[in-house]
Order: sequence, then C-alpha cells, then structure tokens
Amino acid sequence: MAVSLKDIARRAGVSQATVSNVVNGYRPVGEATRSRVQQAIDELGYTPNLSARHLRRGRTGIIALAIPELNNPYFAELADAAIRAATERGYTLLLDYTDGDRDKELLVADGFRAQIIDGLILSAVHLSRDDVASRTSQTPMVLVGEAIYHAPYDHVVIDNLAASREAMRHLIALGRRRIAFIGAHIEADRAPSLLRLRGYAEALEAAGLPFDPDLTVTTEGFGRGDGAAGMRALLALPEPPDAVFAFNDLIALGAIRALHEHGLRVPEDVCVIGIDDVEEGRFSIPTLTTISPDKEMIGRLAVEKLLDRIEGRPAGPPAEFQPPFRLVVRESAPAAQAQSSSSSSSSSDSSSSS
Amino acid sequence: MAVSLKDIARRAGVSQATVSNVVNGYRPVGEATRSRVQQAIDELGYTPNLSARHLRRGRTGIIALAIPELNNPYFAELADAAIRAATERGYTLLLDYTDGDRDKELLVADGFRAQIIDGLILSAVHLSRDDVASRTSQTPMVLVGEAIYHAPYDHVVIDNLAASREAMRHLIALGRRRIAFIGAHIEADRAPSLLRLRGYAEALEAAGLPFDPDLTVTTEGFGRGDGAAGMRALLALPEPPDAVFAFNDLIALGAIRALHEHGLRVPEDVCVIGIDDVEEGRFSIPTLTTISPDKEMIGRLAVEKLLDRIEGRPAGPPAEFQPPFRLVVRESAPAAQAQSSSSSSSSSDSSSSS
DNA sequence: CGCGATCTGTATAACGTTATAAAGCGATCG
DNA sequence: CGATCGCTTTATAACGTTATACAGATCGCG
Repeated sequence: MAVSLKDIARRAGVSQATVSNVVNGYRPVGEATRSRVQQAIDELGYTPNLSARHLRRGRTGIIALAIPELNNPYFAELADAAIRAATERGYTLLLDYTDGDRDKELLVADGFRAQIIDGLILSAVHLSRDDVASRTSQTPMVLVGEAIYHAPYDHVVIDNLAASREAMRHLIALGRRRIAFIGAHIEADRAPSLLRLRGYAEALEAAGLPFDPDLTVTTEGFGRGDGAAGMRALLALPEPPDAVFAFNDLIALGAIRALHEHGLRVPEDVCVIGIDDVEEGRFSIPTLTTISPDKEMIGRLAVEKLLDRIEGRPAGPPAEFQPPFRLVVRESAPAAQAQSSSSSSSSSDSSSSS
Repeated sequence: MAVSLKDIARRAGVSQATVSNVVNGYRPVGEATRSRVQQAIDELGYTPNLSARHLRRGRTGIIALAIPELNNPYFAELADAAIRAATERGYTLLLDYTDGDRDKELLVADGFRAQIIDGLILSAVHLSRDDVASRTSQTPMVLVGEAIYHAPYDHVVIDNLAASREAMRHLIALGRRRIAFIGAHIEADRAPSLLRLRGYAEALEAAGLPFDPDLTVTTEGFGRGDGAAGMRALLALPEPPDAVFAFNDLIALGAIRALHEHGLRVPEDVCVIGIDDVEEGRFSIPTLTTISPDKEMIGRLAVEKLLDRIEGRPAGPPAEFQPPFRLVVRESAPAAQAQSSSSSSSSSDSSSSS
C-alpha cells in the first residue's frame, strides 16, 4: 500500500541506503543520483514511515506537554505557544492531562507514555521537589510553572515574587488598605501560591500595612467558581476588603462576578487584580487588570530547553529561566490618576529577568 | 537500556513469541508459563515499544483532532471531551491546529501526519464538500462542526437549524422585534453560519417579522473582538437592534462588551444570546443565555465513529449524527416572565435527534 | 607509477515487535 | 499400534528504517 524506501530504490536503480542518505543527508550523494532519486520520490509520493524510522533511531519525534486542564485558558494559550514552537523545530507535541490529580501527575512524571515520547514538559500542581527528584524515568523533562522549585531539572517560570509585589504595589498606589488574597493553598507540598502569597505579604509589610489572616482565602481549585466562592467568604467578613489580589485571572473573574451579585462596584468599591492575562480579561466587564507573563516565551523556552537535552546539546546543569512579565492596567484596577469609564487596555511598567 | 521482549523471554526461559502472546492474548498460553512470564514482566518492568509494535501492526494507536484554534474555549472543551474518550478506548489523541487557515485545513485533510495517525477528526472552517470529497488520503476521517455537509464521511453536528430557531423563539417571546445576527460569513464555501443564519431568517418569518439586511453583520473571525466590532457597526445604525443572536458565545460576549461601552444595558436595552455554552458565560456580567450543545457527546461520538472505521467494525455508509442541545436561559436574555437580577443558570426546553 | 586518501555507492545487520508455519508431545481413535 | 488430532510452544521471517563496514572508483602526491 504505502510506498516505501525499497520502492524508491528499485525505481531509481540504487540501494536503499542511498535513498536514505538522500532523504536524511547524513552522507553526501552524487549530484546525478541524487536528482534521480529525488525524481522517483516525487513521482511515487514517498513519505518516510515514522514508526520504522523511530524504531531504528530510538526517538519518536514526539514530546508531551502535561497540564492540569485545558479548560483554563491560560493553559490553552500556553499549549498553543508550545505546539507552535515544537512544530517549528520539527517535533510533534502531545497534550496530556493530569486533572490536577496528584496521582496522575506522578504517573506522567514517572514515564507513563515514556515509550512514545522523547521528552516531557510538566506543569504540575501537586508535585513536590522530592517527588520529581526521585523519579526513575530517564526521559528528559522540563518543568513549567509555580509548583516545584529547585528540582534537578530545567525550570521555566516567571519571577512570582516580583510579579506579586508589583501587583500589590499597584493596588496600594490606588490607596487601597484592606487587600485580600484569593487562591492560597495550605497543602505542604505546594510552593506556587506560597510564593505569590509571600509576595503579597512582603508587599503589605513594605507598605506598612498589617497582615490580616482573615483576608487570605484558601480555594479548592483555580477556576471561576473558586474565585466566586472565595469572594463570598470575604464579603461575609465584618470588615470586607477594598481590593483583591487573585492567584490567577479565572479566580479574579469569579471574584468580580460575586462582587457584582453583591451589588458592589468594581473598581469603585473593590479593586481586583489577577495574574495570567487571558484574553477573556480584555473583554470582561469590567476589563481585568492583571500581570501578563510572556506565555509565548514560556512555551518557546520550555520546548527549546527540552530539545537541547533530547538532542544532547551542551546545556550545562539544570537551571531556572525567568521569562518577563508586565503589569497590564485595565478597568478593574485602573491607573492611579483615577480615570473613569471605558477605553481599552493600556499597559505600563515592564520588568524582566533572565 | 529499555527492557525488551527478548529480555523477558530470556528471563522466563521461553520464546519471544510466547511472551508476545501473553501480552496480547492472541493465542492461548499455558497457565504455568503464563504466570512465569507475567512474573518476569513485573520484575523487569516491561512495557512494549510502541514504534516497533506499530511498525509491525501497521497502526500507531494515535488519532488526531484538528481544530481551528485552542484559544476558543469551545474547542478547548471539545478537545477535552475527545481526549478523554480516546484515552478510555486505549488511543492517544493528538491535537492539530489549522489556524482557521484554508490551506492548513487542506493539508491536514490530505494526510499530512498520515504516517503517524490512524485516523482524523476534522473540525473545518473553510473546507467545502468538494474539498473533502476529492481528498486522496486513505486515513479514516470523521467531520465535526458546521462547515461541511453531505460529504462522504461520518459527521457529528447539532441540528443548527433547530438550535437557531429555538434561540430566536426565545428572543421573540421576550417581545424583541429588531433582532440582529452577528457572525455571518459570505464566502460561498461556508455553510455553517449559512445554516444558523437560515434558522434566524426562518424564525423571523415564522413570527411575521421583517428581515432587515442591515441587521445581519458579517465578521472576519469568531472571537470576542469580532463580536465587539460587529456590535459597534450595529450601534451605528439609525435604528439599532433590541436583541442580538450571535453565531457563538465569544461573539456574544464581545457584543455585550461593546454594548456596555456604549452605555447600553443588557438585557434591558438589548438582549443577547449565543451558541456554545462556554464556561465563561456562566460568570460573565451579565451571564450569557445560550444554546448548549452536548460537547461531551460530540467528542465521544466523533471518537467512537472514527474508531469504528479504523478497527473495521461494520458501520454502514457515512451518516450524520446529531447530539442533543438545550437552551440555557441566563441573564443576557432572561425568561419571559421578566425577572430582574442575579440567580444562577436555569435550563429549560431540550430537543434532540439521532 | 604506485600507494594512500577521498568520494560514492552497496550489502547487510540491526531496532522490537507480531504473524506464520512448523514442531513437539501427549492423547485419542480407527 | 500407527495415524491423527489438539494443544502449546518455538523458530523464523517480515515490517521500513538507518548505521556500519566495506567495495570500487577517482584523485593527489611523492
């Protein structure tokens, strides 16, 4: 059925090895034979059988990106960037879900799929450094996101501490004094919100504001529903907050919805700021002020570092890479010189690091 | 490095063929040897090499789902469902993008990736029936979505005509008389909005309302920005609409944003209804009334039909499958007995077909 | 002119599976 | 008692590539 190397070889009157060399360019081939072979390839419409190639080479040309869920547009946008980056480099990217489930994360890290993939980009939620440090699989891996730090793998993540501080500075500059944090997680193994939470606390201290434990809300997950629930809890307090710093945009959007249902205005009564800069926040009512990580670069960098390892390029010891982020000021927490209504997103202030 | 069939065979003192039979169960194996082999497998931690298996078998166990983009949460949710369905059946699902680009759609349909995938689920935007009818690739394919009808392939899609009529009936029942449609596409090869547009026109006629061409707005794409732009065009009319039926939720949400920027209230001044039921619409302000297709079933059905073809199960001639949908009434176009503010989604009216 | 070096091309052996044909071996049967 | 059958197991040949070792030319250089 499918046309194989052998068919081409016969047609062009050369050996299979020569055809292979024309296709892959491993060894030089004479101009005359090359064109003869090329013609045969064109005529018969040959494409190499990947299973066979990969069986022989020991690589599949497929890398996986494991994310908690696709429903969070942040991950959808990240996956988008990663897929494009992989495609450009001649690889195919496979999406894997973990459902934010610890066991599934372990499974993925431990080489489920190992037979089919050359490498793995893992965006974990529940895994600790020890979990990944003790993994047995030999498959190259790159970490992405906030969950794990200081593990013996390349790690691509924005400077969450700096990002949180910047978000908080913005709220404080707006004159807010009772600022809440939605999206903390108590589990011992979770650094992510720890870091963002720490940035929150540090910024409060730097501004001479008190840290009120009631204003830190723990959530189950990271969705709009979690944000709404968290906000409702805050509104039940005797003294509700006048601003909210959310772990991510989805939580922020859920919080805005809950505020709306309570008859409170954003930003007049309560300012809200998130992290992620998902497209939704550019059209929501009000539009969402947020920290915008360079998702394109995160995806690209993760793929690049992974391929360096896979293809055995000199890459040095595992390192942490920090793509830039920037504060995008929109309606939910407007610029300090109090503006009022519409007008589209205007960005300000950008900070980055290597 | 990796442990292979040969290692197991040696360890258990049997032939490779026997090990293969234990793993695959093609031929019976004696109880004694079976357990000996199984033990060796467990001890050495053997997993079959997929490239080799598939080289031999001629199948890869991978199917692809080609969608225009991941940024539209509708497709993200659909992909989610399809991935789960494929996983359940022992297949791996690969996501492919077409960027809503006609050439890329053709490329995908014509068997780019053919070497790596056993089958394809295609959600096209620009392809016509003739495009797919004349494709050369032998790879089994199932169509999903509104673009192509009556092609010689299984096709999974909701009854768009009925869905549109139902959405329109709801708006008309609310007393709206100048109802606009955002998201029409003029290209000759596009049936999708044609069908929804036709439902729109038919519903107008059925209600004895005039069809005003000014109220049908063509858009470039299907995103929030397109919806906002379309709405602005409508608001520039001498006599703006009092309701909007949007091609999908994203367009609807963009329209709501544009209305807000114009100082108009939804639903009091203008009612808005979409199609897709993306999660975002359950938290937007106002929450979005929409037609909710059963995405779970669309994904599951598409995978199922594709696997039937791949695995050679008797499946009869290509057919069209219509998963159910239902109208979900929320704030942007509330129930007829005029309610006012918050309260969560309440569904009504469901219709389905085979 | 002869010998090594280069440059092209070929034959062949893997890679890890699974399908096919055949072999071993009791037991059954005519 | 020899032939036949059924059951389990094995040996072997693919599947379509690429890597390795090698064989002929052609060429440069002493």
